[in-house]
Amino acid sequence: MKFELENTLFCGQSFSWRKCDDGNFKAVLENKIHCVIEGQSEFDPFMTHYLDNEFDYNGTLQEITKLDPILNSAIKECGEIHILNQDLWETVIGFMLSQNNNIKRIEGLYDKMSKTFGSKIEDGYYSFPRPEQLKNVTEYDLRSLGVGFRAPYLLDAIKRSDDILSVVNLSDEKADKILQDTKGIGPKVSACIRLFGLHNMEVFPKDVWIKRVMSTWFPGKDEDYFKPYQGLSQQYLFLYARTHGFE
DNA sequence: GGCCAGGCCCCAG
DNA sequence: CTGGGGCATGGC
Repeated sequence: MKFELENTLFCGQSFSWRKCDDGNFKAVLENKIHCVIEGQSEFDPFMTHYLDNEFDYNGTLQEITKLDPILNSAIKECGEIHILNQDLWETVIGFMLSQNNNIKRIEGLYDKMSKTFGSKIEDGYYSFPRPEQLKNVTEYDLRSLGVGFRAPYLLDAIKRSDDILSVVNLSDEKADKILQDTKGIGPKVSACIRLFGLHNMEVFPKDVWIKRVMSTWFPGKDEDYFKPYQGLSQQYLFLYARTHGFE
């Protein structure tokens, strides 16, 4: 199966990437501009790990294909997509911004936060701000960017950033609790952070799309049906439902 | 121009 | 513990 770079970067797990007019995909990660393009097969060490290219997706997807016919269709249509190894802090804030929001606007807010509080790499490219860079930010500053009712949530996350970043060393259950102790992080946002920021591949985030997917395509079933491939299954169903629609 | 968006908080029962 | 209103903002 062929790796689908664009589907991987734009399937809703990351808010860092932009498609440029020349067809390249660009993002600022680790204070560096990264540029990749569809069809590319060689990546530098950072991107190789970021794209999770060391994992055997081919074998895993063959297993999932056998699990269920709808997943089989989703995998056929979407191709080989990977779960990224993203920075935890960027994932935390990204998915806090995501609640009751749409992806276009999440990306816009993500860019505004980078431009306003991050470090300039070169013209038009800014790193996403680290917790230290957000230390003195006020609720007014955040509301001015357009984050709306999420402003106090972000402030709480900034205040608790040390605890939040410490969850990399904790068990899944403890990580989930500490994340949800933050204002504005509930079950779904925590699940997204754990899947996309901690690479907990057995988490199954349930947003409005996945709830629709479950009630229409998998009535009576729950996430255990997809064991032990909950994370990947969820991402295929999310992308498939959004692009293909419900029939 | 109203509906909706990768939900969560808060408060009633 | 479960259900539903309210929430800022702007894309469509």
